[in-house]
Amino acid sequence: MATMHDVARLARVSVSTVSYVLTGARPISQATRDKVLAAMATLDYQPNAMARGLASRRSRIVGLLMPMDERGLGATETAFVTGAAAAASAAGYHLILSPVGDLDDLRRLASQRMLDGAVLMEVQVEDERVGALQEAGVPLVLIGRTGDTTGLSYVDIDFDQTVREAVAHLVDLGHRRIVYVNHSAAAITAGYGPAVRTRDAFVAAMSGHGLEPVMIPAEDSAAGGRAALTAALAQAPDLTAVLVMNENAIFGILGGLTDRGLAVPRDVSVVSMVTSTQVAELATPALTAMTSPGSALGRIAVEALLRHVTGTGDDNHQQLLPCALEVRGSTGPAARMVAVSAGDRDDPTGSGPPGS
Amino acid sequence: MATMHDVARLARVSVSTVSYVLTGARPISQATRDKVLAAMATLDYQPNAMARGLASRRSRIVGLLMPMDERGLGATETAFVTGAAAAASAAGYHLILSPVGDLDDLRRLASQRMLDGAVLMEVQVEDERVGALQEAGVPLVLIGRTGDTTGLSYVDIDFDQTVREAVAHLVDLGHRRIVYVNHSAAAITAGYGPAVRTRDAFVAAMSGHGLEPVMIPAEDSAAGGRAALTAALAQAPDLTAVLVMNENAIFGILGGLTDRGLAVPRDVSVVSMVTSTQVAELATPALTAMTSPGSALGRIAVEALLRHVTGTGDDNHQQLLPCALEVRGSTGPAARMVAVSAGDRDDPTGSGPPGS
DNA sequence: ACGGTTAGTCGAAACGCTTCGACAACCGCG
DNA sequence: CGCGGTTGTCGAAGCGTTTCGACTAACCGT
Repeated sequence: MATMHDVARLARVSVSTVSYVLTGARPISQATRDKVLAAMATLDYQPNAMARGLASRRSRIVGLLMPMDERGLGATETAFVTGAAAAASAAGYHLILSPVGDLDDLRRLASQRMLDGAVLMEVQVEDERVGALQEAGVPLVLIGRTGDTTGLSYVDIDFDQTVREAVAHLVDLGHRRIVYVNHSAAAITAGYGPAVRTRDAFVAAMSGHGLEPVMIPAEDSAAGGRAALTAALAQAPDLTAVLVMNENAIFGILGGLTDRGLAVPRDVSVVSMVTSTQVAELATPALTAMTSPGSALGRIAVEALLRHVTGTGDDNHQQLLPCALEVRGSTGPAARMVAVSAGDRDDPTGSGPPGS
Repeated sequence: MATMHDVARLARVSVSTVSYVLTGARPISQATRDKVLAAMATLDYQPNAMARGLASRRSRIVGLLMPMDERGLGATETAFVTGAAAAASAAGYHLILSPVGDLDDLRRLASQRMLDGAVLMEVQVEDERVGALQEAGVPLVLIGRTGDTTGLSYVDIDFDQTVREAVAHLVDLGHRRIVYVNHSAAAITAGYGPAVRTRDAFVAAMSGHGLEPVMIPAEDSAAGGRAALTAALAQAPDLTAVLVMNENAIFGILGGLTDRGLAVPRDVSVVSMVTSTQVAELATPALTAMTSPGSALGRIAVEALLRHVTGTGDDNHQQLLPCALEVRGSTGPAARMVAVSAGDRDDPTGSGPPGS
């Protein structure tokens, strides 16, 4: 546990000089710098994070605030985390993942000056955490968006573009009767961003193709997926494709299809939205999916945050990233419908290649 | 940003008195305490974590070191985390989840005195992180076990007990030909604890019932599961039950069974080991599973760690927790075999209730 | 040769807390 | 009544950095 003092003595310079070598806050001659670095090396010196934090009023810690419910982190969320961690580490910052459920806990973290800034995951449309942190004067970047984003920095998935691509993929395959299985009705009325935005995007995309948009909400569980499938078949018996925005429900949907003797993708094509490769390949057949740019999202969020913190650059970073279409085994040409609406392949457009 | 000084002045006491009120390190009269608390309240005082850490040489931060691979955190691992976070928060500590992949990064965290202690997840049999942290003098508790656990504190799943219960459940249902699908061969030869321990436990449990243990390794993917099923059927065509220790492979196995026209649980029963409720219910039918005591594991680990850190109590906490059997739809009486070995139900024992 | 920069270094004062030694006031006990 | 022992409080000395002002020595253009 060598201190700066020890280094200074060994290098025969003053403590402040050692500090300047470390921080680069003032110019230091090459000769001195070398002496100091050598001393550090021989003493195996590591700066004390607490002392540094106290003196500089900067903890060099940024928090990634994730509500951890019992459901666990999907591979998607994990990708946020790894991306964020890599970006922080590269900048010499520590990333602490705080599973704050408790708002007070969060407030404590913030006002104890332990966090230089924070990235918020799973942002709700009305998110009290945003206010709490702003009040505490903690720089903030969101992954996701609140309802009113004025003055806020965020990175989010470009749901509009993503849904458009997914629909285009199905339409290209000849599907006309496409059902969208969303999150729960409760989530939608609560204004949960991804649910609302994809709904709107779906309606827009389908309308753009001259098709009728059918949306079914589903609870986040296999059972919810089964129920949704039943509802979907009731509402659109002639459906040939399902677009699913619900990683849990999708397994129920697949199970339900099998039970009904409907094969994927022969009878029904399935596309999963905002899904990780890992999950997509769990299913049989592997799911055609829109893969979320998870780690990029995390990285970009932290980079933007650090720019806030250090005062470098824009205080207002707002960016959307699309998911990439990855075609696997769960989508194929529309078949069931051929008998019903043979010869109506009249829309060969709309299959723009994935942006980036 | 009121400081202790401000509080002291407002309460007309000395700074040290305020500190004692906060830490309880020395007795303070009720009258004084009240004055101080009142002052804190009116000033909305929050102690500065850095200053406190510097002066006391204790950061009040413990790390939960989790290797975050691209696979993401299962619900099981997430339960560790939430359990640990709750325990830490209850003790007034912060839990920082560090996705350290990098050993150097870990070493840095440790020697910068930023961590009072650490809980290691996903411990390998030979885990260099253990040595690195011990060297840095950071108190340590493992979730999982290294090969040599002398002098180490750990909490782990009681694989022996868990496998015994799972096997007993199947045997009770009349199954005689049970195949165990483990992690990959590579994981086993690498000595990955859960893989090795469950293998041994399985052999012991089957032998105890006078049955032949058949084990098949499987890659951690749906495809790996399919391959394993093929191998299993080749090696034991008359199998009536599969015990699976591989959350990813199990979906492949289920798919493979369906493809072969084998129904679960009519033809083949399936038990998933060390699985979370969430995942178990994703499958159709929902999986009978040994549910891991995830959040308890996390909680106990942190509690033990904090005892190390504060010097209270045993420096050497070693504890095993069993998984609980949760019967769902994927297991049923042995049927296929009835024709082959009718009337050999000779072992009605071994179905002890979960030890909890 | 001269004031004015600038590069390089130092000493000392923070930063906001904990903790130690000291001390006064009070306790019960012989 | 005097004694050791608590109890409650205070002041001051750190904890290991950063950062500011000051100082020296070289360097600039003139």
